[in-house]
Order: sequence, then C-alpha cells, then structure tokens
Amino acid sequence: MAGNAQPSRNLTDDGFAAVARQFRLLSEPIRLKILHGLQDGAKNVGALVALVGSSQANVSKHLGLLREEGMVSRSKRGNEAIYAIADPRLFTLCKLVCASIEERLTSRHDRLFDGP
Amino acid sequence: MAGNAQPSRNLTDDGFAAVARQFRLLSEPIRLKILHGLQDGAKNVGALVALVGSSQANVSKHLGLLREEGMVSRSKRGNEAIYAIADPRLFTLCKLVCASIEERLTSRHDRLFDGP
DNA sequence: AAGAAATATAGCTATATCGATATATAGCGG
DNA sequence: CCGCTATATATCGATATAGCTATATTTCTT
Repeated sequence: MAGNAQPSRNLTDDGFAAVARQFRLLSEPIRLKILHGLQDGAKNVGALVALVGSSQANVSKHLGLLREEGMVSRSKRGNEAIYAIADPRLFTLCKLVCASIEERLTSRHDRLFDGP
Repeated sequence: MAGNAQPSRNLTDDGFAAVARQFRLLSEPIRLKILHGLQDGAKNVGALVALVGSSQANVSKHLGLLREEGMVSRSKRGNEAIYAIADPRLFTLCKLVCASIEERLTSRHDRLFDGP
C-alpha cells in the first residue's frame, strides 16, 4: 500500500515549526502586498504605505515581522528606512502558488489578476 | 530609483487573499506533517494520526481544511477515508522554503533535518 | 441486528495576532 | 535649538483558530 516513494529527508519538529513560520509570514494579504511591491526594487516605508493602503504603523509592524524572519532586509539612508527582498526565491514560491490557484479558479468564475 | 523591474501582473485584492489562504494552510506544523506524510503515497486517517502524533479529531479537522482548499483529495474505501496530495507542486514549494531556511540556519547552530 | 471500528462534527477554552490609536525615537532644515 | 518628517514601538480590543472532549455517522463483522 506504500506507493511511489520519494526519498525526502525527515524533518525534525523544529524543522516543521520553522517551515511553518515562514509560510505563516506569507499568509497575510498585507504582507504579500508589501513583498509584491518590493518585487520591482527596494522601497522606503512611505512608498510601501501608499502602495498597500494601510496605516504607517501597521506597515511598519509587518515589515518588522518580515525582517525578523529574514525575508526582507533594511538599510537606512538618513531619515528613511529602505526595505528590499532578501531572498528572490520568494517569488518562485508565490508564482507557484498563483499558478496552482489560477488553475483551480479558472474552473470557477473568479479572477486572480487585474486587466482584460 | 526603480531598479530591476520584473513584469509581474497585478493581483487583485481577492487574488492576494486567495494566495494568503493557501499559505495560511501551510503555516501549521501539524498540517505540514500530514502533507509530508502523504509525500510517499496516499494514506488513511489512522495512519496519519499515528504519523503526526495528535488526536484523531484534530487530524481529521486539519484534513478537512486541507481538502476544502483543494490541497488534498479524499477517496473512501469501505470504512476508511484515504487522503492524497492533490497538487504535487506543493512539494516544490516546501523544498524551496526548506532550502531557503537551511541556508539561513546553517549559519546558526540549528538543525532542520534528522540524521547524522 | 448489535456492537465495534473508522472517521467526521460540535462545542468549548485558550492563545495568537490583526488593526487601530497613541506615543517614542531619530535625523533634517531653518 | 525647535519643529518637521520618517519610522518604530507600546497598548488594547476584537477575531480567528488550535486542540480538547464528547458525540454523531458510516461501514464492517459476527
């Protein structure tokens, strides 16, 4: 009854927890918007606040969380804090999820993306 | 100041929400364990309960959530409910995250995987 | 048909975390 | 030096959800 086995190392409990934490970080629309906004280059907090349409405090908080787990990096230039994507693999990730979702949604009547 | 742009279509708000939901599903260790357990083939609920070391009710609930969003599929054989991975892309996803995490963790002293 | 086995669901409490508001910190210009 | 701008942090109420316990449902067995 054990079918097409893949090798796949065994994760420790801490390993599962760590992976879960990463995914949890990607499980909020506002954080996805922030990361999406950083896809075309680094931005300061103000720009991101305008982009995602939330409060400055909120955006700052989420940026902090993203940074804690190493998803974005911060550099300060004078007054401003400039954030950037730390790991480009992130977008491969999101594209995979989008592809998977789109496949399922096009069979319904939902739209994932903007435009005609 | 706008750097290396990627084309990248614009996601709608619903799109972001949908992607977030997918990631949210992957943000619990027990669900990751379940999916990991299904990697080497379909299993019934009892087998998964033994694998993840949680209560039957809890595992069943999480299987329900995974199924709601189309991550696993269920087939019934007599008494049993047999669950399987619905979308293999899922593992590409997890491998990416693991790779990204491992890179960061090996610079610390944590271990993501079992073994010598 | 009665009971056992396998799975699903319901109700509950505890906890995490989101967004909002208010405030603190740090650099810049006059 | 003082206010202004940019960002970060603290506190708080509301909400979502994990896991627990108990129970319902379905199918198999005898």
